[in-house]
Amino acid sequence: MPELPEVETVKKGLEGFVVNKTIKSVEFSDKKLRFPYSRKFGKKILNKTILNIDRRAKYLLFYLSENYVIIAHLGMSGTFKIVKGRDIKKYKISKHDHMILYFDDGLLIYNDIRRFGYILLTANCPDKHHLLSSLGPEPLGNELNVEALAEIFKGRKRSLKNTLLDQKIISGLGNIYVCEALFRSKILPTKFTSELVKKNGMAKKKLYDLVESINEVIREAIFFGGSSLKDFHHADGKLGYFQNKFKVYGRENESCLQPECKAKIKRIKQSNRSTFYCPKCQK
DNA sequence: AGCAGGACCTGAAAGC
DNA sequence: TGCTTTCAGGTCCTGC
Repeated sequence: MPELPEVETVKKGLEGFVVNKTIKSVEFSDKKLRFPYSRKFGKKILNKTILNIDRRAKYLLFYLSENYVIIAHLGMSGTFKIVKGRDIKKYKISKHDHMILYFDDGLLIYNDIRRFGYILLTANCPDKHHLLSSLGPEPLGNELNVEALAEIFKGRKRSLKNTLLDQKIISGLGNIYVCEALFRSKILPTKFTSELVKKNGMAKKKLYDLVESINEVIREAIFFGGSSLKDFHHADGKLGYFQNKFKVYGRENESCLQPECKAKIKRIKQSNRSTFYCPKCQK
């Protein structure tokens, strides 16, 4: 499910509740997530205090006392739930709850229907963890450098859509925001990646437009609290609103929203995943 | 080396 | 109505 804006929204929803709380007990379901929990996970985090929550690309990082760090990835269907007050006692563990952290005055629950997500424990610098160390720069804060991208794009034959989904090149984007960014920058998703670079290795204008569109769409999506489709909701159960702003994603056969353009949005498959685009606006 | 496709899961919706 | 197929926000792994 969650791309950068959704994970950022989850982070914001959690930090007000869990920061400075001490983990008094931990409970796991018997089902495995994508990766098994690291050894003695439950024992090691007991009585540790959550000092801070951060996000790197689509990963959530919980910094604990004594230098432990929990790395969480939500996969396609992972969600965190907060339970507090009088709801604690009447909380019934539901089918896809996989980990429950107990605090003195609340619960933090990781629920994941498809179990593509995972929760790992590491120590000290999570950036050095192999899952995070190979991530490319992310939109917004971490400068997305056009010149550096041009260098990477040079000579790449695969489609631009697939390149943008590659977390090693740019991290944090997923299927929705790649489609939306390509629409905003008027670029065809099927273009060869190298077509955004001139022969001398310099970036073409389209590459500048693309980077601007990526930053813009991610910034707006964060502002609207991410996109709520199917199972995504905030930690407090509220919904994001950005799905109402989609220009192409999920709009197959509907009219292009660009004024004056009457073309129908097309859906194609690239590497087995749906790509939505306007055949008239995007070139 | 770079890339596409399969695999990993569950459940909702569409198709027949 | 009920069975089958397709689809979903991700990414690791395999093999070409």
